[in-house]
Amino acid sequence: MSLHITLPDGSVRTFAAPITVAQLAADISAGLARVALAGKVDGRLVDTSHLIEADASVAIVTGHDAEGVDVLRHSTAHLLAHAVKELFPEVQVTIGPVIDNGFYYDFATPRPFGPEDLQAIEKRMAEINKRDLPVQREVMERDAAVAFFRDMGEAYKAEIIESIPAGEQLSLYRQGDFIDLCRGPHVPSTGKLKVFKLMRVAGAYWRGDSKNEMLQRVYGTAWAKKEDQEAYLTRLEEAEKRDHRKIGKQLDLFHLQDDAPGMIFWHPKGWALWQEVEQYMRGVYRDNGYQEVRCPQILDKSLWQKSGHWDNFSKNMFTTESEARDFAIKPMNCPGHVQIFNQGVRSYRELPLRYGEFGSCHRNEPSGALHGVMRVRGFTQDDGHIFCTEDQIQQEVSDFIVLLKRVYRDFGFIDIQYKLATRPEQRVGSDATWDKAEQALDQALRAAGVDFEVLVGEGAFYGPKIEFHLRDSIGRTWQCGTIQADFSMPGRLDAEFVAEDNTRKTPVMLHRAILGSLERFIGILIENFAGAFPLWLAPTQVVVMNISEAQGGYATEVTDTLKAAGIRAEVDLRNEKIGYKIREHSLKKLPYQVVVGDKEVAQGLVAVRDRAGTDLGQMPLADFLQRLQQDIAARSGITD
RNA sequence: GCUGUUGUAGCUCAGGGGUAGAGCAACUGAUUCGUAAUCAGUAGGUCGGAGGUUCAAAUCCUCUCAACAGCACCA
Repeated sequence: MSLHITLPDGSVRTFAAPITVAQLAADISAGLARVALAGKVDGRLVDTSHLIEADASVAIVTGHDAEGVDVLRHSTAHLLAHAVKELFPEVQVTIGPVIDNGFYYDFATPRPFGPEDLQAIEKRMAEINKRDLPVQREVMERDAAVAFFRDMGEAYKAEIIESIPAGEQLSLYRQGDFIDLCRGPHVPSTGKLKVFKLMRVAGAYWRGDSKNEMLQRVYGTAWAKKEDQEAYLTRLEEAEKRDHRKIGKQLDLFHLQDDAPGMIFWHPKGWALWQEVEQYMRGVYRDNGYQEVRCPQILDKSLWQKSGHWDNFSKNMFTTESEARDFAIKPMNCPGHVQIFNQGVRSYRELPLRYGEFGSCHRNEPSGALHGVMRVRGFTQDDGHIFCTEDQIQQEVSDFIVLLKRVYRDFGFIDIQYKLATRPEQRVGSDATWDKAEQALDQALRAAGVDFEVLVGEGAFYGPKIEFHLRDSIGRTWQCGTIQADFSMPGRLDAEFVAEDNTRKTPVMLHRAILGSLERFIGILIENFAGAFPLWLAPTQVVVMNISEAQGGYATEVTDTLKAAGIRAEVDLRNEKIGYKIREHSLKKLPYQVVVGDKEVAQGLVAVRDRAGTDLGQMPLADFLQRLQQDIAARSGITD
């Protein structure tokens, strides 16, 4: 017989007998054989020990390939489990998958791992790496595998295998004394696993269910090259520097304290930023056919029972009582908007009717969920509700998508991902209604000409939703905007309008938000810009500094002129050297710094320095002001 | 909520049974200065909170609150 193997470059090699991937690699070059981690046979990822018995296209997978790095990570997870079993034989293994940038492995341990354990485990992993143990694949029947792992005292592993259909062949991987059930493929030997680092330990529920016992999850990262790992760790450090909690403190934007967990104290500078965002969004409401409204913070419990929220979320609602009446602090704005809609008799001629609110909401989020300003208990939504007919849905959704893109662009975000979340198992409303609602959203997305992903079963209990995710300057994505079609709540809350044929009909309600929570969106802005906000958002836009006391009057005059023109300007007359003041305001990331000394006073000019440290030279104040105003009008400066 | 870690001056952190520390910030004085830190001095803390052990607790123990990481949750 003869075997023909096609390589990725199109060349064909012929062999007299079946060969393994490793042998093929060696046949190509000794260097390739050394770095081979796995093979890809007709598109299927296999071990280097895999025997190629028929003609095929084969690629040798190395650390240069993304798939090769995944194999490394997967094998490093096994290396971790191997080290843990050597150090702590009483620990049971469970699963160890690859994740972005690394892997984790969940263990059932009699006592939790601490940081010292992590160090010891990492050290043992390095030792096993040095032993360069061959990693061997074995095959076993399902039932035999269950018995095998039960005998070893690995109850979790046995349970996983039991959930696999009977009669199937399972693969196991053995390295030294360690053996684990795994689909593979894996690297040929532990010697290949050189670049890794254990990152942290944390609890994680068995099978992801909070009713189950908690396991110990060890997270790690692994790479083909040391430089790649170092670059990754540097990236993490860079992201940490942008942490909005840190920058919020540095720039004196807000704080949180024990007395009000999950609720924010906005300081003057943070509130200036907030107001800029809110006023901008108020203009968006105004210019796009929304009427701004304001509803009560506290509403009778019975209203929440009627809307269905009490059944679904009562444990997450803050409540209060007065004179034997039970109230709930509003967790969302929609029932309030329906009450406004319900005042008087509505005609079809009024639809679509759009209400917008900067709705202050409170939700009693679980303590473990709180995170800076990103996940809080008291927050404000740019929340709008559109009351319309079924026929109007698609147009409204299409218009909304256009509007949302424009808003995001003004804030400097141009990369947006779209997702359509469809009916969940737990839902209200008939299938016919859901068909209609999902179809309307689907068509609106197609009409907008955007690519979108479908998230099956992720919709809200009352309707499907489109989620809008934006990508920030360091590549992270955040879900902010949403639009949801609701055929159910208007009926529950007795909303109706008089149709053309003079019958009473129930309107459809579209729930929509562009920023989502203002708190969270501002947190995203802080991290996106690392605190160096575009001029229009900067809490302080300009600081004017005198060089010595003699120019104090002139500096104040310049500042007052800027303030009168609507610029957020401050004057710094402190008796400090100019270098000291410049350093301080640079650390505060102010967009512009103005220096005035005797020369500027004499000629009636200002000397301007921008955030990048560039000296823009002297100019008349009017020119500087014009520059500021242009810059502000351009917002984030993105045009298309 | 669950598991683990942490909580000391406004901020960043040291101290781990025996008189509470540093740097920066603040305040006072001197300096009046040209583009990222002038000098000197002063003040600042029931060591998250409550109990306990001890002659003695920031330090050891128990409970509790909060933060951090992950999990679960997210209308």
